Amino acid sequence: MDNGESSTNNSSRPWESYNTVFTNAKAGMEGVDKEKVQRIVYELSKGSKYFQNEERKETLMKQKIEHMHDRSAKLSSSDLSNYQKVVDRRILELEATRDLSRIWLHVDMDAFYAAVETLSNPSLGGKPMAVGGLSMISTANYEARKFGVRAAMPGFIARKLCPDLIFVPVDFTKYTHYSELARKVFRNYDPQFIAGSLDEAYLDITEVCRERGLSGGEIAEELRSSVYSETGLTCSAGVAANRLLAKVCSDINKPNGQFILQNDRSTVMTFISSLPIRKIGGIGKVTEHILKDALGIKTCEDMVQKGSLLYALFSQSSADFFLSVGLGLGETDTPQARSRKSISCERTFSATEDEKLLYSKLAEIAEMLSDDMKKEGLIARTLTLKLKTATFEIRSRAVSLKRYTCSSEDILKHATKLLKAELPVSVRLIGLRMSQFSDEIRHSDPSQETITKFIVQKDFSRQNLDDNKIDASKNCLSNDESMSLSFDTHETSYDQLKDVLENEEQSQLDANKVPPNQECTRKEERPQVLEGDALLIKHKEYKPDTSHSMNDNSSAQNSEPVTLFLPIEPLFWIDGYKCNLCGIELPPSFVEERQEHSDFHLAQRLQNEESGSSSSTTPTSKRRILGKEKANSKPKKQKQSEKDDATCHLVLYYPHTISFQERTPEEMKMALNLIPPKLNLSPSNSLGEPKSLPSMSDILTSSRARNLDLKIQTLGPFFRVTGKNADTGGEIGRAEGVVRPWFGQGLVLHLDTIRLTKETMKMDKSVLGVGLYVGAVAIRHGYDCGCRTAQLLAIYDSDLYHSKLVRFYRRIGFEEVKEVSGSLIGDMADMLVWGGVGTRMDANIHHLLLKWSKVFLKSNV
DNA sequence: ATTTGAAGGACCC
DNA sequence: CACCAGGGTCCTTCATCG
Repeated sequence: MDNGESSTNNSSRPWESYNTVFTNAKAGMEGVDKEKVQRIVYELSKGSKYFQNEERKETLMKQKIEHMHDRSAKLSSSDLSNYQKVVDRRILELEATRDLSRIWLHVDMDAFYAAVETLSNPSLGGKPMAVGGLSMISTANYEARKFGVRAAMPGFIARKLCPDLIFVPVDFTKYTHYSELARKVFRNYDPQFIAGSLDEAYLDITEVCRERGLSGGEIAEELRSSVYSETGLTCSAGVAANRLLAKVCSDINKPNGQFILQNDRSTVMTFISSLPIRKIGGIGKVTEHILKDALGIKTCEDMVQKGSLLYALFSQSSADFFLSVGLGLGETDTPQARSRKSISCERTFSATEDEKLLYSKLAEIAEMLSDDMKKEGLIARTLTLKLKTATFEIRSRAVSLKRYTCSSEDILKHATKLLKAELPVSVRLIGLRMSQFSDEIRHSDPSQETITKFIVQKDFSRQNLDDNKIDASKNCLSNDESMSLSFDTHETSYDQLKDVLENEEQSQLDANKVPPNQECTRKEERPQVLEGDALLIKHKEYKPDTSHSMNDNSSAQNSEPVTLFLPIEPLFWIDGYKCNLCGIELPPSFVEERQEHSDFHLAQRLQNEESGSSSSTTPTSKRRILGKEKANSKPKKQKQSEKDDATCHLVLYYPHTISFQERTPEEMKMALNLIPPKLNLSPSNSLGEPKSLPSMSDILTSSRARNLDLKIQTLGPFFRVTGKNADTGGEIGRAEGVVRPWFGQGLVLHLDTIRLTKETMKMDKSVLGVGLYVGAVAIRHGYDCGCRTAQLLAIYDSDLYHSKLVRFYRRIGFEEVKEVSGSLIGDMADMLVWGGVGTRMDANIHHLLLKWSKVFLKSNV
């Protein structure tokens, strides 16, 4: 709040309090009549919508500063001393990472765009000139800067400041060309240099310096003159131990100069001590003000002095950043080349409320964006609409699509929906952005057939496969193709099935949709689709789970499910009530108890089998160490649950129970033909492991060989798998569950019950055999629904039984996720859903199927 | 408890 | 006369749940 003198005479000289970016002294601004500039900028700005918005932002910032100030004032001295301990520890840790062995050079072309324009039109030389339009200037040459003209200044203001200013439109192809020339030079010094933008780069010149026995300064000189001779353009350079410092240094003797900061801790600290924080990349106007006005931090050195405040008031990562700045630390390694994360297109126009006009603008932008994506060969699944209202308020609205796309139709369709929801509104800018690119396309490795490519080729019968760039018009996945529901062709890909599903949904939407250029008459809102069927439709894009690729080897190796499920001495009840294995007596009416008992033997068997092989995966060891050091004292308590039938609760959530729809194995098979036969979803297909997963028909065929009659029924998201004795028709096992979205994981297969009836005992196959088949059908069903994960609850009944059960499921391929103990509030939901306490366990469906593939594929024979 | 998506901002050139 | 871009990245916060 120490605004000092300027705030006192606000009324007489109001422009002084109007802080624009142009006020900041940057290179080339020496000798500028700053007050005059500021006054002109103010005069031209005041009262405008833009200005009002700036004022609004200003007050917001003031509030933020005040809030921060208050918070800092409230800190007790014991708080501060605690945070000081954190700071001290952090300083030691950060200091330990200090690496003074590298020499980084930051090059920055001088007034790049302007310089290039002058190069291609020498008559511009010596005259004030700006690249950009009347609305916005990208770069001004140094002659123009003398007038106070600078980048990011609107053209009309610049013209006021410098009436003779020459405007040159931007021409990126030209700049790209010269940029490339300069980069060729950079490559000679560091083949892996990091391109910051067209006009700047970071070079690790450690090796060159060493090899040629030259200092950083000498290399910088040479590089700059080399750039000049290759391009005719001047540049400035900064040399320092890390990139952050190098960047600061390159600005010091701009233009056409350089500054070298010795790789020596005390030199660095001296340099940093007086450095205004604003010079640091990443600290902009807002942060500067907050730090300065609320905390009194002006120089980088202050960051260390007031470290405890920083850690008390900012997030860990921010505080870490600030502190490391204060210590003069920065990145010293060369990171992996980063690929772009989004692509966007936006246009400003005179604000309008005209919906028809807005829709047509939107269509243009969608088209442009689509074209750009096609040029780049990108497909993405998150679409963000950006609006700037007439009052300069920025809004963004995003949707994640079910499929990757780059087609303008898809983009426009969804963008229109987003825009429609905002109307009526007066808008001056519309932008569209696509993000969440498909990995398959992005790190496209021509030698590897990726799923996306597969689909792309399949859908549109491509010819030039070796073309790395995806040709737009044909290759892009479109949701709009009118697909018929023909299941007759084997060519139909799984994704096309989803197309069909989506189109069903889409056509519903379309019924509600009002064509952009028509009067909006139909106002009825789309009903929230929460019914089960919608859940099935709304599954995510289907792609290999790369995040688990690590597990693949292990799961492939220790997959001997065959032995696991081979019948060993089956359990049965002597005389109907006595266990043949241990002699315990349980009357036939004790169904549950008998079930548990047989499970017990099962688990025991497994334990014996397992005794040799140690389980290689310890789920908890994968935990990432997070900053939070909350001791999760989770009482692993029992508390017998009131064994509710979980299904009842679920029915409460989905009350539209009518009747189960029967799906015969034949129908299942038919659906399965939709899956491309060769499509291998395994992330590690390099290994010579089974190439295909057991299909539903594999499982069914295999089960029939075992005299098992399997059936799956579905009702919306619910499913029930029943296994019957093919001869007697008696039910011997069933699995029930639901396919539903789970937070952050798309759809999951929720396995509710797996129950084997006493009929099982009379079969000559082991309990496990039946259980496996019933389970496999359920898992496969989940797979077909697009689930990636299966979840179940290993019910807690008794210590012994529970641990065996957990071990059993783990052996199959499930991993413990959490304990549902009933002692935490959060467990209520789980208990309701699962109907008890126990251990929640998850499994990757793909891995399960992969693991089981041998069993079913073999027994097919 | 963990992860994700959405919205909004700050910042850079 | 009025007129303040467009392409990105990264961060934080919040919601959420059957």
